[in-house]
Amino acid sequence: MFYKGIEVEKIKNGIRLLDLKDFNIKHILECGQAFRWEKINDDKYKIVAFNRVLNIESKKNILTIKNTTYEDFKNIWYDYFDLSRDYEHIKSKVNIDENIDKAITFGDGIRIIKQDFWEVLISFIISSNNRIPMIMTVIDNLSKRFGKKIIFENIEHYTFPTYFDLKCAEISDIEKCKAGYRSKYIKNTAVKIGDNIIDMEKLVDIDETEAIKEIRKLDGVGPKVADCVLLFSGKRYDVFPVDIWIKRVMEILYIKKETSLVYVRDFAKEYFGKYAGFAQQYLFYYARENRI
DNA sequence: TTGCAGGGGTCAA
DNA sequence: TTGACCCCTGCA
Repeated sequence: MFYKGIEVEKIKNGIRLLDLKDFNIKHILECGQAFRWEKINDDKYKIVAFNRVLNIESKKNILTIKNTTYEDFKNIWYDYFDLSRDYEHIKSKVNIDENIDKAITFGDGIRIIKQDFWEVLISFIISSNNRIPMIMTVIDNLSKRFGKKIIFENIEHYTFPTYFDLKCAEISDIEKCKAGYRSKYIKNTAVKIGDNIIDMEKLVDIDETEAIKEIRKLDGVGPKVADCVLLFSGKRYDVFPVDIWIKRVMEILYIKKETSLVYVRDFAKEYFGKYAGFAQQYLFYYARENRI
C-alpha cells in the first residue's frame, strides 16, 4: 500500500518502506543531531524516540522498522524521518560549489530528523562544552533516573524524562547523572517550560532573530544551542549552528582566515540561504569524519 | 600509577 | 571580553 507516495509493507511486528530515496541510517544518526541510538552495524541501529524503542535497518532503498505499527508510522515516524521532504531538491539548492558537493556526496542520505522539541532542548543544553559520548552517557543517566522503563528484547530501556519529571527533580539528583554545572540549567529550563515562559508556536513563524531571542530566554541556551534546537526539532532550516568543528571547516574551505563564530554564522547563512541548516549538516559530518 | 593538559558552549563579572 | 564551570580522554 502507499502512504503519501511512499510504498509501505506491513511485516511481522513492524513495517517496511520500499524504494525510499536519500536515506542512510548511519549518516542520519551519526551526524551529530541525535543521541539516543545504539549501533548494531552500519545498516542496523536501535533507537529510542517518542517513548518507543525501534530496531531500524536500512539497506539500499529499503527501510525496515521493527517493533512498530502502521499507525505509529503514519502518526510519528513519517514526520520524524522527514519523509515528506524531497532531498534531491534540497541538495540541488545547497550544492553551489565544489566543497559542498564533496560533502554532499560523502554524507549522501543524511536527513534532518524532526525530534521532540523538549528532548532536543535538554540534549543540546547538555551538549555545551561536552563531547558526544559524554552527552550520550548523561542523557542515558537522566533517562534511567527520571524516565519510564520499557522492556524490549529482554533489555531495559528508558524514555526521555518529561519536563514535569525534571521540573520536580532535585538539582543534586541531576548532578548524579554527570550533567555537572549544566544541572541547574536543566532544572531551570524545565521550570520555565512548565511555566510557559516561551511560546513554541511562535518559533516557526516569526523572524529568525526573534525566534533565537525567544528560545534564549531558557537557561543554558546560547547561540549555538539555540540554532541546534530550532534545526533538529524541525522548527526552522535557515539557521546555521556554528561549533568549533564547523568554524574550522568554514574557515579552511571558504573564509580562508581565522575569524569569529558570529562571522562564520552570518557568512554561511548569507552564502547558503534558506536551506543553510542542511548545508551545515553535510559539512559537519564531512568535517568530523575526515578530521578536517 | 598519578597528574596534567586539552576539548568544548554558556554565563556572569 | 575573559575566566569559571564539569568530566572525560590522552599522554607524559
